[in-house]
Amino acid sequence: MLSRSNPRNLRTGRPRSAAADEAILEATRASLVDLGWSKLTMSDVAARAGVAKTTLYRRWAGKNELVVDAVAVLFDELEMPDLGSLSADVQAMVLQFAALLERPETRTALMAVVAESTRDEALRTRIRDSIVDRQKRLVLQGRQRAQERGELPVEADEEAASATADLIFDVIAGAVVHRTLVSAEPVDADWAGRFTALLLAGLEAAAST
Amino acid sequence: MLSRSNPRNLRTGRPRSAAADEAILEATRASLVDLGWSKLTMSDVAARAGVAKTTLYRRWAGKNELVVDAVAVLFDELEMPDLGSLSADVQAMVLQFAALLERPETRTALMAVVAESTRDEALRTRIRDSIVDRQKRLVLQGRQRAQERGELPVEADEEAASATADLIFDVIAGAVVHRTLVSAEPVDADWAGRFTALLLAGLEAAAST
DNA sequence: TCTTTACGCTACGACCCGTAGCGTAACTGT
DNA sequence: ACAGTTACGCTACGGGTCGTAGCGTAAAGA
Repeated sequence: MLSRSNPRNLRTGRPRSAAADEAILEATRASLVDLGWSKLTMSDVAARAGVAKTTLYRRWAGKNELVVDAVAVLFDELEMPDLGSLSADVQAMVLQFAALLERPETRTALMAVVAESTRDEALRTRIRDSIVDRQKRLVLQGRQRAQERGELPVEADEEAASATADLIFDVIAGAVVHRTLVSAEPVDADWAGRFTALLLAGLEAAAST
Repeated sequence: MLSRSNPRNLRTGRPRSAAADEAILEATRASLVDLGWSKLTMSDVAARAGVAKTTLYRRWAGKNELVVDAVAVLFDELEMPDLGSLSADVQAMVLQFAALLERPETRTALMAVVAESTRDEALRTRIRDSIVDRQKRLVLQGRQRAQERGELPVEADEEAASATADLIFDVIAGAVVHRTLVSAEPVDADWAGRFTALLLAGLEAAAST
């Protein structure tokens, strides 16, 4: 990290191949699609990426970390739309997030790494930094826009505002994930609309009290 | 199934040991606590239960099915309380469900089997039958009580009512699971109260339109 | 050129998987 | 009592993955 930010890289010796990095992550996603989480092996990924198995272990501690990194970049595609109203923004965000969860790579990987993280503190922070926080930022962004539009009040209590944002985040992300992966039913425009209506009605009512 | 419901069991030969069944499921839960999902092996469960490994495979197709059955019984403990108001009922339900998710067996197993189910149709229906539907029934029960109290209107459209129930279910279960396992923060009385307030405000607003 | 690090390749012990085969145990109908 | 049927425990096995060690080679900087 430090060496990369320096104008001249202080590290000596042969540098790691950036192309191999991308090839490995790409191969990991392909393997997730073809084999799914449980049947994905390090040997298979190495073979697909055209690198030696030892190279994988030099960069990632194991399957968990590798898959988190491979899937994390997909969450960069998520962007908060600006459609003029909070309702439209939330609904679009829900559909966007659902579309990401429909992809076979994320479907099979997301729940699996979360399950692993329940017994691995380091993995949990890795997921938080590279996946969860990126989603949470969208909630904060959406709230700010709504406040600028006057759709939501600016909360005075900093702590309460943060707690509310966390609550909203868990409700939105949790509902979409549960609908998609547990109930295994599609998040279409109709569902997104009804969910958004429910959520915003609750927010308005809570704000008025 | 049929043979068991008959007054005289038509099956001949040595019957399966019911004690072994319970010992195996108990051993599975113990192994989940000690080792977690990923390090749990069939050999370990067999050793803990005091049975041969082959006996496990005679009754369950593999690790996935075994763990689902072992965890499913824990969801029988969930019961819809009757505290006099919808708000109190929902809040108690949320805390009850969260307490179940705090247990190490369910923490590590639930997300894992859901992840597996994304690529296994049979496993998905097994989870639905033995876990998900048991939770969903509580939502229907809670709604009925609220309607009897006059807290919620009786919806005329059968189909819309069912869709609403599904929505509520995904919101409640999803939010609690996400808060507990992804955000990895506790579901205490405070959070349950704020969540319930948000949900019920949304429901009332939706009902009045 | 010399040093340092990354890479590919091979080989390895350890472990788990899921099954086959066999002798024994438990229960049923005659 | 006996034969028929199914469950069980045990052993053994081929096949696969894991994660690491060791070695020679490749690619960079001093």
